[in-house]
Amino acid sequence: MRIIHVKDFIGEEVEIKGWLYNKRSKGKILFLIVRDGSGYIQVVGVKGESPDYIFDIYDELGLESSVIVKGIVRKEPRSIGGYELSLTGLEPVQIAVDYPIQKKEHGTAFLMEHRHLWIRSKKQRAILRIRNEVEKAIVDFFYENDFVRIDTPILTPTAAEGSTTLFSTEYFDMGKAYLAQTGQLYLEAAIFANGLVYNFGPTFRAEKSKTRRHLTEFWMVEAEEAYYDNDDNMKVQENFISYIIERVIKRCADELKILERDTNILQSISLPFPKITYDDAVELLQKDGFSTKWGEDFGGDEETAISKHFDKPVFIMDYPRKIKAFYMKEHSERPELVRCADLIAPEGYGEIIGGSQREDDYDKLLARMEEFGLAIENYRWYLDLRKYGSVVHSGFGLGIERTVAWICGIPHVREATAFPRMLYRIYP
RNA sequence: UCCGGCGUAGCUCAAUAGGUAGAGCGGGUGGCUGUUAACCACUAGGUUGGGGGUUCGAGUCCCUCCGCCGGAGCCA
Repeated sequence: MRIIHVKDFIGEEVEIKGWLYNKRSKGKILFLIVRDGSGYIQVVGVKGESPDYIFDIYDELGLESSVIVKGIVRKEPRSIGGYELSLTGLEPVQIAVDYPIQKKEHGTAFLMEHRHLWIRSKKQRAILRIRNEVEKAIVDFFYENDFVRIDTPILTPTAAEGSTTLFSTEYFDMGKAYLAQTGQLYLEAAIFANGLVYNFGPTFRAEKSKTRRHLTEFWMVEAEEAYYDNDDNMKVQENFISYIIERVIKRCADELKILERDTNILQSISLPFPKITYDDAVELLQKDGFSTKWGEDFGGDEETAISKHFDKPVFIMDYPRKIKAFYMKEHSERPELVRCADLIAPEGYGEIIGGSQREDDYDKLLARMEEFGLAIENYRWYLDLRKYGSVVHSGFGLGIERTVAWICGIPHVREATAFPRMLYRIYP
């Protein structure tokens, strides 16, 4: 019997297999809060009514001991969850002694050091369940919209985007291999077979970033669409985000409540999302008192400032080509720009999607790669795609942890994954 | 890598101006028939992150190393 189903068995004796979440005793009456992953239930023992041996082992039962309890189900408004068990039997499976995480506040350093235990807590469990729902929604959205999932490689021979620092490893006697920072280039190959494709998996950045928005290992979902220009691409993105949000609101109401998330903000997210150009964004920032100059990329503070002008995610389109990746499509009217869009989440959560139309012209792409100083011989296969049936195409990548952090309303991406990998932290 | 902050009991924190290191929680002991991070009483618990220096005297001031936190750059 799982706790979530107890409400259907009022008056009957049930058996719960779980862990001791909390306990209190008041002389001749004792309260055990037991959790089993599906919920929490209070179990009450009364001297004279419950077996005596339970009162003998009560003191031994440390928090988080694994226990199998039996009791009669009662409706009880005073109890957590509204139902309660009158204790008839208790079998300790393994007695936990001195569980490190107490029913009080702890610092993040201590909690991260005990992350393997911390994930048992209510809030952490709620976050990870929302992540589970987000991941399911992602897969469903693409399946329903005829995208084919292509699992792109994690070991790659070269840096895809050139600029960022990558983790490397020895690859037999073939020199170094790198942990993928994106599967995009491989997805571009796959659209010529399937039209619409996506991937979903871990990506790695060896950047020494130390902020609330960065992990060294994070999950990303990337989509790539043949015959879609950047406007078509943005439509997919807003439908995608909206689909995820709706799903979480519908299926994770309890979890959002545990996190004390203000769901009004999430609920008000409707289509279409506002779209501004990079030019507009610079102007907006200058009006806000930033010293941002045209041609510079935006920092975290600037993204936050822009997002505060809107109550929905906002697209910033058409950045200067100099601050964007080599594969982005040159703007047809203004060659100093590229056809791209970043999606900035509301409430200061920063960029959650980076997307663009890709350069589909062989000569322009080659010139761009040379300009970026890329080793062309590593990209022969990628250039081939512009020789054999090249088409207009676009794609985007969404960071899972940032999205989950935003939906949950938590301040740091490290809590949006079970075992975060960060600069200076790889334990546990 | 750079800038800033922090490091005191198992945990969260306090210690006026440089002058005998404390509290709450947790642990232990006892009490309590409806608790909600239960409560009450008693109790144990410390090389103040490491090293060096200034001083009659350093948790407090200085130097250095280590660890952690936040931010920048870069990005999702």
